[in-house]
Amino acid sequence: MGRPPCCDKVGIKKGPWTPEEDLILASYIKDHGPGNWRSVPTNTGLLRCSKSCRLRWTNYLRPGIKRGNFTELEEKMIISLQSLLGNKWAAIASYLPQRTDNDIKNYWNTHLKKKLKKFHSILHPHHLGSSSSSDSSTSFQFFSKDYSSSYDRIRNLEHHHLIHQNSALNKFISSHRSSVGSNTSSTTSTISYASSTENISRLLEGWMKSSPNKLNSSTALKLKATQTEEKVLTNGNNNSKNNNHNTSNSGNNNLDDDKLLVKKVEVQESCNEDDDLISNEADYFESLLTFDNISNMACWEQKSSSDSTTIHGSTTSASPEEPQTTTTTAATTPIEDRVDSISESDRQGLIEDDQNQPPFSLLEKWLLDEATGQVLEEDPMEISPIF
DNA sequence: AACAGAATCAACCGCAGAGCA
DNA sequence: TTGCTCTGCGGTTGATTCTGT
Repeated sequence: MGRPPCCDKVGIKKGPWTPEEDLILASYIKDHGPGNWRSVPTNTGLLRCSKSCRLRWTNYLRPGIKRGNFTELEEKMIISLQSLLGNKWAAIASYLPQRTDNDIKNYWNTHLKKKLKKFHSILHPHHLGSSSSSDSSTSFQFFSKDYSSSYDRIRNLEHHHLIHQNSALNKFISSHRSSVGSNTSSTTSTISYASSTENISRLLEGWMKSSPNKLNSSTALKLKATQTEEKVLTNGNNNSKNNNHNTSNSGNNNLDDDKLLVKKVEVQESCNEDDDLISNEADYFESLLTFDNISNMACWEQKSSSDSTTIHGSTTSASPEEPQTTTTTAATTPIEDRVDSISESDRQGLIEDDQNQPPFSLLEKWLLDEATGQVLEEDPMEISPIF
């Protein structure tokens, strides 16, 4: 026998929510705040289970939710964060405050996986036969494989990379959460009821603005799930404070980054001939995403495969779980140990070694771009006043 | 216009973990 | 320490909408 359903009451309604139900739920939460979902159906008279109420609030009625029309920046973020965190949709959603985990998950499954898969098929046409037998995770495996390959490199160079990432990401988060005043009236492609839920959501925004505590309890639940990831980032920042030689060498790090970027351009140029075959198709994707670095990876992959060399002696699995595993490994290792374990000479060696590595991954590039303010300037996200 | 297949996305299900007595 | 309750998360489903023929 299986586990009894959470909503074993007779008469529990399922299926789409009606505007009336939304109003009841929204007005109740307006008065009582989100939480204590178990009591919501009882107190409201809604013939819905507590989970359904919570889901409806979290994904649709909660003020500040932006629906549809994912921007290029958001796509980049989702792809990058998915590579870094795996299918931790709640964690990913915490970096996109206007998006729900469900929305991101759906967007990934319906759009981004296909895009990556198509892009993979363009970059690796010889893999089409083998990939045909695999499932929809192929695209991710391709991406995660490349990412995992570069991840060891990131770990070894994180005394300047991770710190850079942390500061950039934290800056991004803080800048967006402190953003005030932008209207969240996003244009929704979905008419009919979607717009009515948006209206309900907007109705609640005024209340939410005047009830920061209630809002915080709502968002805190969301952010709580990502404390682990953020702690990793925070540790990196703390580490940068605790290791003066790292932060004080920021100039050197910049030089290192410059070297790497120069190398990246060199590799890219060296691959231009090979890129000709795919450039037209790649242009299409570049209109959606900045995939030049992935293309570079492909070039590097060809290059490295001919050399039959292994990155830092590491072989990485292409399983979807792998990025999480490697991430966890890096995250659970005390960052002091990791940084201190890199001597100055080793670091120089790593930097030299890095010049034989593939160029920056998408995430690295994004973070570097963001660090220079390019991303925010080119596509500032609309953030609800509540954040 | 009608149909079929594909795409989308809201909602459900079941598991895991936190919190509490 | 244990067992229970509640909440959150991620995978999946299925109804609806879209697109091509």
